[in-house]
Amino acid sequence: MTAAGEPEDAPPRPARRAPARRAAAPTRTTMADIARRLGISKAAVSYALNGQPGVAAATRQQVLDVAAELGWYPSSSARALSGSETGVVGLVLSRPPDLLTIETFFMRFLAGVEKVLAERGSSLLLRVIGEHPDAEAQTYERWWGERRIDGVILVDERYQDLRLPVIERLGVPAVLCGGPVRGSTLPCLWTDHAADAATVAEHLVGLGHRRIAHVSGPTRFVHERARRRGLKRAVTALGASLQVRECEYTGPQASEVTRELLSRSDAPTAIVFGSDVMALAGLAAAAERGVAVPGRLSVVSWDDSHLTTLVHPAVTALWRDTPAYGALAASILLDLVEGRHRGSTQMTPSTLMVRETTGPVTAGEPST
Amino acid sequence: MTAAGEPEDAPPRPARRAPARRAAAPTRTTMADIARRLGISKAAVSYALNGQPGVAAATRQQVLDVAAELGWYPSSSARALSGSETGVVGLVLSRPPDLLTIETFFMRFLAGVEKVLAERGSSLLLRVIGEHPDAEAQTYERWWGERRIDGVILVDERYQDLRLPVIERLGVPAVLCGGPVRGSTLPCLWTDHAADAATVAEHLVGLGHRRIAHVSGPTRFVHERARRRGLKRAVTALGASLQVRECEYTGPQASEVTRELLSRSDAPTAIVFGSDVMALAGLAAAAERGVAVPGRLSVVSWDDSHLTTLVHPAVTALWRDTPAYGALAASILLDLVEGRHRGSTQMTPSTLMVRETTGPVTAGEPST
DNA sequence: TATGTCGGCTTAACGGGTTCAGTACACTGG
DNA sequence: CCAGTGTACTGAACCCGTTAAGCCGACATA
Repeated sequence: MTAAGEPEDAPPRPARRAPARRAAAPTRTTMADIARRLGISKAAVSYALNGQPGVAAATRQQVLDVAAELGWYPSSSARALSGSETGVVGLVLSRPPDLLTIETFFMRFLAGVEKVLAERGSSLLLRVIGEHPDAEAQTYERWWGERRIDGVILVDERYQDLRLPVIERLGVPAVLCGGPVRGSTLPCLWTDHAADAATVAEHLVGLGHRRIAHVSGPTRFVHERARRRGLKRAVTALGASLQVRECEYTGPQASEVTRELLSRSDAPTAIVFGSDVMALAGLAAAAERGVAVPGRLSVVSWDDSHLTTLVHPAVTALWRDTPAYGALAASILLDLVEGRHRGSTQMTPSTLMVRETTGPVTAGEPST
Repeated sequence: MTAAGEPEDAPPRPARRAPARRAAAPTRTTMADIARRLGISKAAVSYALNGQPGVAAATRQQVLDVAAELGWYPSSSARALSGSETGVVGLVLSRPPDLLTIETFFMRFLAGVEKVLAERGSSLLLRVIGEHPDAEAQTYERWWGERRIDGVILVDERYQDLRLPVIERLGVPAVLCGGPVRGSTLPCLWTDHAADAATVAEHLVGLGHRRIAHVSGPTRFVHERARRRGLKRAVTALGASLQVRECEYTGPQASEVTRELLSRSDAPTAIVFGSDVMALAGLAAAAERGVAVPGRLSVVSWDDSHLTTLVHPAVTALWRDTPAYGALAASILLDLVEGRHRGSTQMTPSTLMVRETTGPVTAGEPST
């Protein structure tokens, strides 16, 4: 029977297939509940709850009270469905999984991102995948397609970055930690690696070092190339020489490279490592060979973390406020989502924390 | 300007502002587009896309083709709104932010969680907050209220855990990494800390150590108490003595405690640290005092990570497959969300990785 | 032939917010 | 007294899937 049978105006629906998923699902309160309770319309409730004009102050207060009393929360799905934002920001980390476990950079970065997101009522949707930039782009495409996110934070800028064209094609609000990139309008958050390099070079050359080495991370990352280039220039300008080695961000590789460097006839008297983990591995390699630090070898890490002060001797390192970096990235993104394009932003330069692994050359110059 | 209401009774979410047009929002394709294109109804499209019966194979194929062609993705909001799951799992880390930056445990755990979630098509909603268990519970309540998540993973079990009553009241599917807890029906993922303790005790006593110390993490964490108790029992049973110190999971604190222990007349000949970070700090403290490791002091870490092999000497540590731990937690939770309650599960025991920081007592017994 | 059973597809009603176009009423000013 | 301007609030459409229920034609069975 269709509408013919003159049913009561509001016949209580007879149990429609209980979803039964959720354990003890006590139907959660909706705006309609609040409206019914106060005898007003859903729309009025909506205006009241969102601070929109069009409701009397007294009514608004009643709505807020009842909402609090009933423990109402806005359904994020319903909100998102009506075209507003989702309140979620996406971040994909594509690095070899075991690397993330030793590198604390991202944890610090995330802490900063989180702080801002929490303050501004957003959340982070996180995915950790192996190093497959195309899979990363696909993840963004999917999240965006599913309307799960308002925007994304791009980390680990690469050359010929496959993610950028996808991001631009989709029109996803995004902030790039790196850059700026030619031909892209993405807001960038960039670092002056050359300035940092100069700081390191001045410190080491000032201590008397003339043969310096740089054990860098993989040059598929833009920042590694920028650092290498900057260091080369700065060291050379100061009249010293720089030899460069490249390796992955892992301990064993850094150790091996360090051993190789130390066994050369023109072994460097100072090594600048691309990360704290690499620096520690280098220190261990030096310790194994009985090379005194900083007596015969000075060590600098191009990234600071608690690690560097956890060991003895404590490692001289370039420090930057990584949580603040993440925080800034998040706030640039949220601004963009809200329609305020901030353009490119530069991070404040790093500070060299001089600790116990750098010092003047004391042992016999041409070490055997 | 916010709503002119009471500031105390904070509305559940920040008032939203201008609609904020999306960058270059090219209206994303919906099922209706597919339906229109093929001249069939939305419902038919839905059945086709979801593998439901009721559509001819040919039609289904056409639908799939067009969907692929138009780059259609289901709107997660619309899906969630119609009662199905959200495909999102929540995880709140409430630890002092700077701790997360040095402790890699969570990163490894997350990697495992992520792996399973990705395989099963879910995502992780992450929040990192300071150590406020009540705020953590509030976050869950809010996420659940907003229908953002299908379930949560609870880490860092505490005594008198404030989160459990909230979780049970809300009926949120959850898995507890710890436990089991009396009077709770939550599925647990527990570790036999006593067995691990016995492994460590046997190793150290077997090497001849009789005065052993344990520098543990804060006992507000259930696992720390379990470890301490287990170690006490095992060491005593083997005829040795154990002195215990408690401190936060930070390097400086662990260093200080180590210094204190080493300066006692009955200084231990072996120390078991609660984490790898603490062990490294302890090693640094020993190095500063010129205490040879393992000659005069053996060191064991109750948690293994790349850190322990990054330094020289490499640290003997209890290893467990932390990513697998996270993966298991995630899969138990997803099962629960899908209606399969797995009950309590026990992790496989840890393995003691004997490295360079443990050895027989060689130097003069009653160290000065 | 009348009836029953399917397969294949349509219609429409949700779900829980947002928002536009009104409506009802009060107050102001001419 | 009436137009004019607000303010407070209502109704209903809409966002985009899911799903119960209904309809129609084809084929099988009695």
